[in-house]
Amino acid sequence: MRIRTPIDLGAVIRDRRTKLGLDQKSLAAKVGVSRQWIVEVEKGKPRAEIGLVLRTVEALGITLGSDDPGKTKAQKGPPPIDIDLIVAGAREKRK
Amino acid sequence: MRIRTPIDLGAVIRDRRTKLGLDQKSLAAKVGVSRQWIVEVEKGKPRAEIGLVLRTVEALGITLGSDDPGKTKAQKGPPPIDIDLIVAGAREKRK
DNA sequence: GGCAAATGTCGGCGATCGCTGACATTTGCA
DNA sequence: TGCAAATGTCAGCGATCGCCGACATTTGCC
Repeated sequence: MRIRTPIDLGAVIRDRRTKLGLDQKSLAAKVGVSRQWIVEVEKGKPRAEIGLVLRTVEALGITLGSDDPGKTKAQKGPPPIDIDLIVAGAREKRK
Repeated sequence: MRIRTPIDLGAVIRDRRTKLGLDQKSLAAKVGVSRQWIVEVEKGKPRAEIGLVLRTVEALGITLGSDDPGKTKAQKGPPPIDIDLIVAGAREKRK
């Protein structure tokens, strides 16, 4: 799945956790975080620490990959939408 | 590239930024963060906020994907290395 | 060599982190 | 239905966030 936002990430983590038959408590123990943290992240917390997130992803056996456009293949229409515009407003409502 | 740690992530971001001919200042402006933050993240800061990181990745046109093992293809040996062990020690030296 | 841009680093600030511990609420099974 | 596990939520705490502003250091070009 393509990950663009913390919400996407939370969904991926939750999906994988349930598919593995893990409850929040055991995942938290495995990763080394509190259960509350798992709850927040699965809800899409945007200010979670990247390090803990990556540990969680790793603990679930999820492979996270980055594809540079142009490295894998040369696309012709590179930027699909106006990033600057999105970002401009996004800054505030971090919620 | 496969991303496992904040260091990997920093490398991906820096590589892509330079390949695009952007300096830290303009990337920071594009994403809506301070230049110092870019510096830290490119060095692999483990406690950076996931939301800002995803915005940065997006601004650089990097596609971040998650591959569930079993979704793409059925592997036989699921977890390659001992995650618990790694995590155990990692917790402390977050640095 | 010498200048200017780009990059790295510092201290201090308000805001928010993730944690503990406890208490609702929801879910699943007997 | 009723109980227990799983999940969601709250308040309070020390630690750290990301930002600003200024100052080294490095890099690239004349």
